[in-house]
Amino acid sequence: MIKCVKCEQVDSIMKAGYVRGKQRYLCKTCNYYFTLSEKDLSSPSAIKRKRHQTTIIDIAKSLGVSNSTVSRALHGHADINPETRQAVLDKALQLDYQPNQLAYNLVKSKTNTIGMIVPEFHNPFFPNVIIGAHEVLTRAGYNLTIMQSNESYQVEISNTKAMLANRIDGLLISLTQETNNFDHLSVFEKRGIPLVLFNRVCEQINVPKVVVNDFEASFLAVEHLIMNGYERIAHLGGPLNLLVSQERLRGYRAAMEKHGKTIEDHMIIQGMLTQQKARIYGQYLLDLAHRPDAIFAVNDSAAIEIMLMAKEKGISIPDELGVVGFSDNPESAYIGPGLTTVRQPTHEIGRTTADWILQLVDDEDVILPGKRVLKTELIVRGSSRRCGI
Amino acid sequence: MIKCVKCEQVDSIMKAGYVRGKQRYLCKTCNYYFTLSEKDLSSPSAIKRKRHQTTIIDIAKSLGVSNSTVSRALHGHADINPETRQAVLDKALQLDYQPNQLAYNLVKSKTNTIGMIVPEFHNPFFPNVIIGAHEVLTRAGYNLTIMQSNESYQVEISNTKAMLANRIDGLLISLTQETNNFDHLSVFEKRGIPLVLFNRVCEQINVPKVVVNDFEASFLAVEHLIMNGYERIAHLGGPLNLLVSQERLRGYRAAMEKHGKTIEDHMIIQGMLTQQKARIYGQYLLDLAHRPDAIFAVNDSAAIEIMLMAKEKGISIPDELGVVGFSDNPESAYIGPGLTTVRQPTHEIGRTTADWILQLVDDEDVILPGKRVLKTELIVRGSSRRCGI
DNA sequence: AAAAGTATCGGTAACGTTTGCGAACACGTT
DNA sequence: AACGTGTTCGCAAACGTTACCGATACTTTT
Repeated sequence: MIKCVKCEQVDSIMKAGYVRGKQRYLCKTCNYYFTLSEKDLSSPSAIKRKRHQTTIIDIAKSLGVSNSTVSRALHGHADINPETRQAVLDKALQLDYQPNQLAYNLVKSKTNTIGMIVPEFHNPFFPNVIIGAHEVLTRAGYNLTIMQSNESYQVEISNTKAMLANRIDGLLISLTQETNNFDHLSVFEKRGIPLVLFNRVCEQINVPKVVVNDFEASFLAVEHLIMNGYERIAHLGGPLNLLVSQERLRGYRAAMEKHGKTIEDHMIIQGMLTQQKARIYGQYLLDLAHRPDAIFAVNDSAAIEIMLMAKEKGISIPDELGVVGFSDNPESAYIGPGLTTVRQPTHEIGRTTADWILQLVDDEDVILPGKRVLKTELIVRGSSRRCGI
Repeated sequence: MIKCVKCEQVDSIMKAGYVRGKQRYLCKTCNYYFTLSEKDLSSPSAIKRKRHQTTIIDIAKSLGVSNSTVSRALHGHADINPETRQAVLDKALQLDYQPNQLAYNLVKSKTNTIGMIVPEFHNPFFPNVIIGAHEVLTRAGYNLTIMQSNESYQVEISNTKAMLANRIDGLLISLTQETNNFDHLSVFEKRGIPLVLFNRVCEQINVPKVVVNDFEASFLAVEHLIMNGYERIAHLGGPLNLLVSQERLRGYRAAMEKHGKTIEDHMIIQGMLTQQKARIYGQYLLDLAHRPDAIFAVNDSAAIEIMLMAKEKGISIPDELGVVGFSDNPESAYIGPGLTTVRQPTHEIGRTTADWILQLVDDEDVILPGKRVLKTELIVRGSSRRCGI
């Protein structure tokens, strides 16, 4: 390689034109221009041999036809003599031709790729949604590129930028809990790139959305607790800027009000339910002078955390404390007693979302945005079934 | 009527056959054949308006500089007047310029994307590996494209083809249980595209591999059972064409032999452990005339299935039956009694694999292939701890 | 005064495909 | 012959970027 004559650096050297017929270099680190004398060069061995991929042009040349003919033959277009087509196909096989999707993408302005941005990977929820979406997209011949925003608005923005730069054909996105501004999504509208929101949706932007019946699910869950004789039901909810959290809170309130239960504000806690937070909130609730006799948590990990704490404190479940979670994580079925929870149709969410984006991508006609509401299912287990009632 | 596109004559036009279903005309004066394009006929209104994305050229034009200058300015290259650079940056913002990664990819033959192919999504294992890999790759400025082979050799092949066509910079892959031929992987070597195998690796191909100490883990797991007084230990293993399965079987055998336990062949079952299969095998084992007093299963789902069946049959765990699983799924901690299992460092597997591919991608120098063996941890819970011993 | 260095910019060939339009024939029919 | 019709193929222009190879006009050093 070429070393800077001053700082001996190798990496930061760039060519900087010619001066009187001699190559001139610039070292970016010490900002020094220099040219090399004859003796400095002259090491012809270490030329980086770039691997050549066989292209359409190679096939064309070796067959003595034009590359347009090759292209059409490979794609089964009309206007090609069957013999020629066969010859091209044979030669392609022989030369181990692999089409360059990049060039294709560039000329067609299409990538056959759908992007997906999810806020986190720790709960099984999003991986399961991915399974469903992946299934549909793969069957339709689309690739799926997944990015993770890590619950950060900034990361979400940079993710959407990357998706845009990569010219994905459509985007599936579930927002972070921080996302309150939606300009980075409007860009997709402006560009005519289809967009489907799922799970973590918002009202401020007019695109297709796929959600579950959060309000109804919460309502039924809380009503179920009430039917089992619980009176003082606490709610451990998600961040209130998420629509899902609002809906679930609404459901909680509605059920409580319908059955004439008093809602005590200090028994409603909203926030990001990390494991640590769940423990803190649980501690608070269970140590309350007049503690709740049931807790409706907005995800299963939090609910399970509560159950574990209750056990530590010697509070019996479900007799002294009823617990209901949300999502039906695998562990919820196996903990003792089993955790009553709201099962979400994760695979179906993925499939529905993917189906929708495919319609938008394929059809040029604008399909009216709307909202698909999928049904959840209340899975009743031991944690909320009072034997004495 | 119809004008010749060359000489603008009207009278001397005559029809001259059809080309691809379109009327062909001949101008007799200038002896020129031509057809009419869509835009010549038909109203100019109904033209499908293709959205124009602002490009580097737009910026260059509106600033009166060359596009190479714009390119350099945008990339913070040297050799640009600060004022010019600022002007370019401003204009880019004003015109809402978004770089076209596709064109970049084409000219650089690089996509800044790492591909990952996993056999399944149903166990939390691979999603967790993805989390780790995703973290490392994102930090390094790479995208991650995920495909799923669905345990099918054919799908795996088509996946690798798609990855190749999309010119990913590197591939992370965990093989399907069907994969016995590795030609589709050799292609990557030939192309000089880095490849790292993880978890489901093979010996037939000489590339970096990331695995866990399967042999040792199995050995310790079985030894743990023996130490707890179990004598007749059955093994529920994976498909034997997977190296992991072989290794785990080896570990099982070694531990049994070391402690002088007789290995009964009919107590070793190898195969794909779907839930259904696990039930069938479990049924068989538990109904055996002289049934095993412990079972070492190669994944947690199967182990848990066994535990459930034992409960149904009234076989007490761990007194009458010890159970050990593999992977430490979330539910394993919560089932009663807790399932003793081998925890795999899933995130670390992902991180290690990603780190390795990044090295291979960035450095031109060939790094010798090798094998990284990560440590597992035996998590002892109630399912294998005999109180009476 | 010649030579060398500095600072900024432009022209243009790639990268590998697709595709619209027309050329070049080869027929059959008046 | 002249004309109508069909078949098969080639040319060349995109697609948007990058980077090599310069040019030009100063300033500084030898």
